[in-house]
Amino acid sequence: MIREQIAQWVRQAIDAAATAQGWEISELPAVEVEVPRNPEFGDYATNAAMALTRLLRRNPREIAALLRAHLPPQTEEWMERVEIAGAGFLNFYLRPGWAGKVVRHILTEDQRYGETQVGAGKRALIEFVSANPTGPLSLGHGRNAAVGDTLARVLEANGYKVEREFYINDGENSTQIRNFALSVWARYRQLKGEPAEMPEDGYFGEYVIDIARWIAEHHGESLVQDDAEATLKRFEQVATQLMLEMQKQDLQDFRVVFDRWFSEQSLYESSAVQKTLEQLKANGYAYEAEGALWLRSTAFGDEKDRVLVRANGVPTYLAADVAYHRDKYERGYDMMIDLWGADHHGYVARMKAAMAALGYDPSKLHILIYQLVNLYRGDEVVRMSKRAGDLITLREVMDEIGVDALRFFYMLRSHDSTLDIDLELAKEQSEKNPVYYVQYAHARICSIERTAQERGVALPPFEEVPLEALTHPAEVALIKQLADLPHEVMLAGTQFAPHRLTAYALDTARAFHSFYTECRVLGAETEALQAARLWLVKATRLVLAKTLSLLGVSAPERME
RNA sequence: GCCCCCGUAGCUCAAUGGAUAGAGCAGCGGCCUUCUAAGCCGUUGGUUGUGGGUUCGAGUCCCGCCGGGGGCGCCA
Repeated sequence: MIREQIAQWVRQAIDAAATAQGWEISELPAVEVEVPRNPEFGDYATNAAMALTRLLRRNPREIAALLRAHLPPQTEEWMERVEIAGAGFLNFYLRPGWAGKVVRHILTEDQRYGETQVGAGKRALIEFVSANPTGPLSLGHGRNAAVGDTLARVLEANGYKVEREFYINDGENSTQIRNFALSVWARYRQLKGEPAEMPEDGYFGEYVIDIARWIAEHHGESLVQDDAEATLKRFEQVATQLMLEMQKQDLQDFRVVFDRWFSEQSLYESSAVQKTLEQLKANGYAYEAEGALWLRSTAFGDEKDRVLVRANGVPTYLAADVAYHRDKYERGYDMMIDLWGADHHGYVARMKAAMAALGYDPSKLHILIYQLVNLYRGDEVVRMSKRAGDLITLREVMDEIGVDALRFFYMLRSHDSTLDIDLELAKEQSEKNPVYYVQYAHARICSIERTAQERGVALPPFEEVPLEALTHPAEVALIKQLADLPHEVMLAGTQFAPHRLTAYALDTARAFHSFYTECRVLGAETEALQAARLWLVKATRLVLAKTLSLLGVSAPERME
């Protein structure tokens, strides 16, 4: 919050100085306020003067001096002094007592503390997971779910109205769905002792046999028709429905709830696919060649043109997906996000090209690519089963290490880095395990508050408590950390970097543990200090609980 | 061959183009009569893969190499 305040003052100073000096600033440079590595350089610093050098062609230190002279008067309420240093930094030195103001602000905001307004009044759509209904969700889908849901929560905290959507790949002419249905049917017949061959590109996972068995138990022979195609259709419907229900359950248990389940098949039934293809033709970006219908995606930078309708007349996945995204654009969101696995990255250019071909602004569509997840047990890689197709499922890992640990581990790295998860570490109850480290800080706070209550410690309202008494270095360091939450939430949202929150949570927990060791809360030197620290502890709890809730991780009141 | 991600301490990773590149783990040495030791404090550890370039300033941006991973279908 202080950061944003300073940034605002600096922007005002730039305006004021520009008016006084007759500067013409076409585009205001982004004002960056940072905490200098070296405390000698103040509590906060900005490079605004340096950023203006290129524009104004003047010595940055001169600019810095002018900016300092034009800082609004309120600055003095917070700042002891503002210095010009180095190449043209403005260094801000806070007045003693600022820390108390921060704590008071947090307590006033209460559970809303950390939220921002950067997305206020805007609607965002995030489409994620969108797995094929041909099997259980994998460990990779779990990463998608964790990143997508956390990003959704973060965007909500930034004021966006967010909708979470799952695109069901249930197109009935999908090759993969057909192979899946053929596989289930083959397994079913094998269970009956009939000779049946699995298809070449079939699904050989163990779970397919489970599905066949389930069908035998629940439907008996009732799905088998005289006509083979009709039988296949019945198996397809039952099996994909079963997988979809399983995926929904897994996601729900993983604390991911979607607002909408969008069916690919519905795009055919509403003739949205047809209309989309016609519009592409009308716009001159779809043409026939070699018996197929092609998207002229090269017109928008793609490497080659892409097939929309195969020579056999069946539309490709792309055709439906373009129709789907057209539907999204027509719904009028301010921002749309897709979260795709690394194996789909080649698809980005053609989707953006398709949107441009339809006349939409491709920059509203943000396609995030996440990288692979490797699973370890200690030093050993957990391999997939020898039987092709048996992936490690989200369910298995979630059941083994728990939702809290798994969600936290998923968010430990940027989505565009490959991620290693060590099951042993995730289950370990020690300082090595980052989840427990953070949760323990929260539990410790709750323990202090419980003890205070048991002992009947009187705690006046925070308005009446001298929070300015919080001046111990450990207290100040903690408060500075707490002050950063809104900034972190903003960055996590605007940079699509929700993993920043785990780092922030760890830093906050560290600052608290350090404070805990150095400063006694109950039984502090004076009653006033004890009260101030109790309020600081509460502010810390609010911040940790908020951060964890954005991550979808629980904040336990005790860990014993 | 083309595209994407990655390359920073022994290991796993941070660092919106800013000041002396930081954490955790591992290693070493300390701290529990007290509100939870699932904690804290100290300490060792670096030619940011490599060669150029851009500029007041590059781990960060651009180009070329090297290495690791992934992807390049009228599959999804």
